[in-house]
Amino acid sequence: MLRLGLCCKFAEEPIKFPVTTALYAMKLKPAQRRARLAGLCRENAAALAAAINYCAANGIGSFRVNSQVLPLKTHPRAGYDLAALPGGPEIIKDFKNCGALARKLKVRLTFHPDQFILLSSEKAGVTESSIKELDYQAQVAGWIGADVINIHGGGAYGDKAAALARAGAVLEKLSPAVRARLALENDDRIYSPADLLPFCRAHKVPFVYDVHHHRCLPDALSVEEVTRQALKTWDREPLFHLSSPRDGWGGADPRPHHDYIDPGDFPACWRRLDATIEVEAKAKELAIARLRKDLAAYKEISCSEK
DNA sequence: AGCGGTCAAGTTGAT
DNA sequence: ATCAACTTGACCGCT
Repeated sequence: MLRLGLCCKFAEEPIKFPVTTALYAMKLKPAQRRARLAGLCRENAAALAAAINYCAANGIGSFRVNSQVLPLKTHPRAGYDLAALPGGPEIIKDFKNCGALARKLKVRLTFHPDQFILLSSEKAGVTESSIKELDYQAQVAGWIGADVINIHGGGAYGDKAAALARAGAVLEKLSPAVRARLALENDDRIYSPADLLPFCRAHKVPFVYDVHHHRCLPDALSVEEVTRQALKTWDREPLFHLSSPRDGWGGADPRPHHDYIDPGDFPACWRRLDATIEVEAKAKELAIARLRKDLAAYKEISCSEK
């Protein structure tokens, strides 16, 4: 079965994951600040439960949890330990209940730490804060049962092989909670599937295939070939990404995402996969609903042709 | 309620 | 030098 996944937020459905800024948080007195952060965490747990319910009720098979689900969790100055915030243990229970709900409703949960999270950095400080962030996301992933934490290869720093070697060394030092969930995705500027697949095979890291990025940054491999190789890197349900270019393939820059998915961008060889396809489209749940309809129509066409 | 300025973090390539 | 792109514009303080 193909599973379509929603990323982080909703276009129309009134489910919000509130955050705050570090400057504002630091302006508050400590007690106020702790209360504020705890309130935000609690609201995020409630929003996550609502998101899981919405997905299950609307045929959406997975949901990507945003990196700020515990706002400012690893910020150098505003960061905190959730268990030590007022009502913290209760909030942790709320997240564990999200995990039970997701299991019951069979909604897969994933994480995608943002661009600052780098295993290949030349700077020890960047690596250190990246690991801190990964540890935090893995902790929440444990509570809610998320099985993937997906990141990019990072920069090239003038030498991709050396950069990947640094990433490989850092991999060895990651906590089991992070290591068991970590996956690597091809990006649209630096690391193509051909760059990452050998690394993923060598280090037993699942490869998240983003076909849009691959089309923006092609290599010698075809979509079919990368699909085949990517599937083999997974010991659980594979995870792929799909989007369409905002201004079309003839536009100045194919990288920005469209509101919706052009069904022509959906690889034919993905049709019958047992996999999760995260839909990176700005119209969010509306884009998934339309894509599901379009794919069903395509299927009818291909069946009637036979 | 609406609006403008602002917001933790890295790296790259286009302009 | 600045900016946009990257999974996501949202938040805060002022009017």
